Amino acid sequence: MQMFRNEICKLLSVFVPMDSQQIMADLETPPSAEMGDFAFPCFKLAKEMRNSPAKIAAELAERLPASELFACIEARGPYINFFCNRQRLALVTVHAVLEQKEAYGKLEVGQGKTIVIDFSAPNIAKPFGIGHLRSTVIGHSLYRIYLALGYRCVGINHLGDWGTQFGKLIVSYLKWGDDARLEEDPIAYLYELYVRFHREEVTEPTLAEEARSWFKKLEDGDERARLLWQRFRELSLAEFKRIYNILGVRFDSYQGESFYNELLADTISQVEEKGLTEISAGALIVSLEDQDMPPCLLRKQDGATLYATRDLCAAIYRYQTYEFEKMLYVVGADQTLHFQQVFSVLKKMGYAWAERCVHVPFGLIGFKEGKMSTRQGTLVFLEDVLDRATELALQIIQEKNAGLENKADVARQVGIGAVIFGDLSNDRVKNIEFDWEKVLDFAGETAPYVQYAHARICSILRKAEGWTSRYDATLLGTDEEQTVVRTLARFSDAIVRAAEIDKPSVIARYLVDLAADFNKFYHQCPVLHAEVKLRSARLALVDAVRQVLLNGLALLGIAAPQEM
RNA sequence: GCGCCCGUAGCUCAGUCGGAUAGAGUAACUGACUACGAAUCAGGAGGUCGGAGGUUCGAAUCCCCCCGGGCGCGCCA
Repeated sequence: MQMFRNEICKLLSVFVPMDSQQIMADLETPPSAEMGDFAFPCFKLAKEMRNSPAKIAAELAERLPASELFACIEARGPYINFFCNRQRLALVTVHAVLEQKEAYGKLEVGQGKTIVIDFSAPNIAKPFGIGHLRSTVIGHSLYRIYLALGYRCVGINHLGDWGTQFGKLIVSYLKWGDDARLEEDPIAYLYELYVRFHREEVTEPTLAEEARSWFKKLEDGDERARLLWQRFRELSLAEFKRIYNILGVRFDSYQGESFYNELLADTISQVEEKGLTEISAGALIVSLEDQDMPPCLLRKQDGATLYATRDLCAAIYRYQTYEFEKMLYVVGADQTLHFQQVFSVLKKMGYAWAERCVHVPFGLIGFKEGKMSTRQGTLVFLEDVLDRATELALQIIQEKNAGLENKADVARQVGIGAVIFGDLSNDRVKNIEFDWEKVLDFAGETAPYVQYAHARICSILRKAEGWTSRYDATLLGTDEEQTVVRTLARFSDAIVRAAEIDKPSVIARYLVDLAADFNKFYHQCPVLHAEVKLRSARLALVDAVRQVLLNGLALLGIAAPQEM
């Protein structure tokens, strides 16, 4: 595709008072295929060339020399429309996919640069709820997307393994704890204790005070507190890793909040030395009044640190360690202000790289029946969602493909794929209402739709052995074939765009488009029963689609079963 | 009260740093399996882009105001 764009720039730059970068930027994709593959709008030229855009377009189209890459260059209203030479486009694209295989679509724009991605970050002692899925799945996908662009990626799971909640947990455990139950199902049990704490806190206000003091003890290194904390942490982490395994998610670092304990004092004194702090009502704060923001709290009255302190410290540590080009925080939109504050303090401290820290927010998950609350115990467990989706997938396989061998594995891939895709396919900034029916709907714009297209292709390829030897992609001339080719050629564009705006949904949309294009082709054009030469060409096209669906799903962290 | 985000077809959502006739899915209806997998495809129907101004050759997109919803606003994370 880039090859065609470059050619347009070369052609136009001779006649147009713009440099090739500007031309490239203005170049757009027309709304429909009848208007060609690229369009160059002439509005901006109108003033300078003292003529109407339509006339300029007409004149330019007339004067542009013929190019073998384009079958036709013509003016339509204020646009110059470029129609790619179909044979060339098919040839170049199909070849590139089949040649590069899993590397197709990848670029090297990020060579030598590092992206740090902070995502998932569940709280120890709280179950992995459906709410954590968003951060996990978006972060993981961005990781794969940046990797595909050649960046070095560092995925950090900033575990919520420190903070006042541990005071609460310790109090609960000392009062009501049962060792056997803790071993048996640590997360569920810790969660139960956590919920109970908040229930009893209402009638027993001293509990909150006790919890605060236990957290303070923990920070001061009290051995008993320390041991309990460590146990809670280990048990929880093992459970999280089990779930990450199911989701296919990995991290390069599990350095959570507690990791920064020893560094906090140094961070605070750094901020103090720069004269940014003041004492307000007994707490140590950085005023952000000049930015019209509430102050950033670094230390409470009782001397204990806060979330912001640890985030500040972590950012500094990470820059020293990784010298990132960019650091992404994949955290809910409800924490927007928090990150603005942290970034502002970093800036005030004189760290220029604060500009490279980006909060990647996402909307919250709501429920029809009121709100979900960890404290009240009305959480939807991620694992229940995954299990039910898998179950439904298995049921459908039972109906449609009873002879399938590894049903259980495929059902997992399809069910979990559906859940992940459901979360990634829409713009992340929007709130979503959790709805079992939607989660378990496998028709239309879903992962199973994309996976199904992939499985179908695999089925065709299984039935056609030995075709790879020779094919002539220039035979792919029908509209259906061309549409598929065009979409294949656009894959890199989708990856670049997804990274530009940090939205995996771009890839998800692209995959639905590609699968839809393939399905139309599939219903319109016979592959195996086509005339020999055409058959080879179509098999090559279909194999290219298979490859790109596979590559694209991988960017989302979704499996592509060969049968389903 | 102040700040941030969202508002597009009955429902769920796309809409490429302002561009050509605003597109999908879903639900309902009609049609296609003795053609490579019907988790699919084809078809019609469905819209004052929340409302009113403004900038521009041109606005769903940018600016201002209003309405509706979500979130946040010093010792939670």
